[in-house]
Amino acid sequence: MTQQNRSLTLRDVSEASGVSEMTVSRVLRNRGDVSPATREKVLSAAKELGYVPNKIAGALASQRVNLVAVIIPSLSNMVFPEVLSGISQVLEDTELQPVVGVTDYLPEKEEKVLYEMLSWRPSGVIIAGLEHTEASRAMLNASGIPVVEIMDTDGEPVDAMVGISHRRAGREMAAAILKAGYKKIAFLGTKMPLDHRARKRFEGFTEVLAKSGVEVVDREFYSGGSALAKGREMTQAVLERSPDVDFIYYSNDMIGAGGLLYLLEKGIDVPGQIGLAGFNGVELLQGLPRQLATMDACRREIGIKAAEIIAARTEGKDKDTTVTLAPTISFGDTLRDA
Amino acid sequence: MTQQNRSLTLRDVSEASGVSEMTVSRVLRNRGDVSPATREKVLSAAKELGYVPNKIAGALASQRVNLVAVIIPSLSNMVFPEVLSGISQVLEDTELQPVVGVTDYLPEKEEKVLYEMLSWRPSGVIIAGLEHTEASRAMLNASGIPVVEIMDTDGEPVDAMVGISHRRAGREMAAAILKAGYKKIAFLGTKMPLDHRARKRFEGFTEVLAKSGVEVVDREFYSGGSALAKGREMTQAVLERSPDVDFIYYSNDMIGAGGLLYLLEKGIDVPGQIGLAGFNGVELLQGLPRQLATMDACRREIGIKAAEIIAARTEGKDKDTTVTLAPTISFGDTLRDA
DNA sequence: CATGGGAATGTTACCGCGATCATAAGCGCA
DNA sequence: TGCGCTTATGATCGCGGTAACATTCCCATG
Repeated sequence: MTQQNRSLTLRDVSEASGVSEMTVSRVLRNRGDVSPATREKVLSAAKELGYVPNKIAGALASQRVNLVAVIIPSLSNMVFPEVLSGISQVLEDTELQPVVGVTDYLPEKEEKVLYEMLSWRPSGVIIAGLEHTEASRAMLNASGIPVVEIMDTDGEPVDAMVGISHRRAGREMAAAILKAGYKKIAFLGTKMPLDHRARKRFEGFTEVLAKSGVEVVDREFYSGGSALAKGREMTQAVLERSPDVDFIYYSNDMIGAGGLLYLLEKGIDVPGQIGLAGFNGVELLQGLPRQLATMDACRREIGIKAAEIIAARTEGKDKDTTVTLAPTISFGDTLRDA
Repeated sequence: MTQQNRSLTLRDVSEASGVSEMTVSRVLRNRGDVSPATREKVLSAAKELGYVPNKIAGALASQRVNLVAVIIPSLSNMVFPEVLSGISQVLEDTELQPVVGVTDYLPEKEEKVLYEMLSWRPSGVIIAGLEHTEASRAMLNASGIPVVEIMDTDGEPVDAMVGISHRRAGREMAAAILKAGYKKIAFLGTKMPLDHRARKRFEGFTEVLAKSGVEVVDREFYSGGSALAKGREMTQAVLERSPDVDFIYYSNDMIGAGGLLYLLEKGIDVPGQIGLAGFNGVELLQGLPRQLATMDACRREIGIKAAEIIAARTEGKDKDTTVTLAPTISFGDTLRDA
């Protein structure tokens, strides 16, 4: 309770309760046989002193660290917090604890963050994406701990992977759009050469269009700023440049929502004159005047599966090494369901 | 590079480079005098092996942990990620590293998370809010490390605090609304008895209204679900129940945005017939058809100041112990600027 | 009544690193 | 040539715990 400089150790509790440090350690960890009487003594002494065990020392001695490194590009769009929430939910039933590192979509920063996290010798790593620097890959390999790469399954994992195929997501959306009869299709996205998943969606998208002899008639990319506002601006720009566009595919729901709001204001018939689709299935969409067509990225599910793999592996059990989730398209009100 | 079971130690690098462990340690930490030749040898050996230092051991030996515990209620609204980003920005120029724990607005979980984090013996704690369980307070006190309580300054901090006065924020908004001539005011918020900051804003708000003999004519609370959709629903409900309402104060921007969209759809004159205001100043607002009146909560700034205090204290310098930021009201298009 | 065996507790030896002090090597200068 | 001083490197110890083994004590059993 009182302010102390030298932080408390097992020895303090041991002295206060009249038993050996080892016994205190056993009580505090609920391990081994301790008589109820001693347990009681120790617990009350520990509480009295306000003792908080030192995990640093514990981890070093036991060679076990109950941490799981979670490395993601960003916290500021809704997608990763949701993945995190899935992870936390699963890990809460275990001894494990997630620790988050953010890379800002920069490979070098990812490398740095990974290095930093591995130096704490975590029990596992969950990391977004399949694209990493060579050094990062080497570290992951050398770490000797379970590694789950998440979000994306278009590529070769270091160890395990859980996600959806973004290429396929792009293809399916393209197919749905074509099937609905749209022909003049524009694409609006982020100016992020390093967002491999957005890139793969775009690739899958154009691939299917190409097969039908359709080409994206216009495209525009943004970076920074309010995604909602950017969606609005970019949509306006595209319409001015290419007035005959009849469909806009947005690389995420937020800019899609911006575009939708803009078109509705302009009194444009959606999805009659122009159809729209986004990507992610964010909750926010539910509050819009009209439901934006989108594709659920299974974010929570990905977090859950990834955490389950880590948890199982940590307990020695083997668990499937690749989980491919199937995103489902939701037509909403902005894409004619042919 | 190759998969190893026993993880590498200083000794491995020491053997590979033919110098003592101590010298390797010095090289890897850039500490003390080491000849360029040795340094080179050691670095290449370390790289070759793919050695990653063990911070657990390092921390134990040096009694220094470069971690700052950041304890926040939630990641899923835009407010805390923004605070985090301020913190990261500042800490990036130091040796310190933030580690985040999430409490879900539950005091017991906060206590658990705090205990867990303190057991890693971090160099400082940044924790949201001034309300904590007695045990949490005791732990913070006993920890002997700098503690900054953030977001709120209406109360007594354990150590330092950085934030805004939510009570005052509520008062100022009330004053602005009254000044603009609105009389029939409704309040829409979250059903969160544990969100003390929302509560304080509401208290300040009603306090000022009361002084002018005005009472909140209707109120409604939600929990869970899409905030945007809830704002929409609640607004509709209130209007049906109290058709003569001329102003709605929302406890956050997201539900405010939902309300705004709803009213615009209904063709209601905003801010003529009904005025609106939210709270937080989230970026999202910029993409709305009309600018919602709001109040900036200085989130990024709070993160920055808090991190600066921790950084200064860690270096032994003393830094101000209380920083009260002044939120500024932004009238937008939904509150007549009297 | 001696004995084996389990329950409760203690002792010892690290875990991997860094602080500290000791030592060795190089060098200028009288 | 030898002295003292700096620079480079090594040896030792301990951080605060835990694993593994050792010890004590007690009781049921033949």
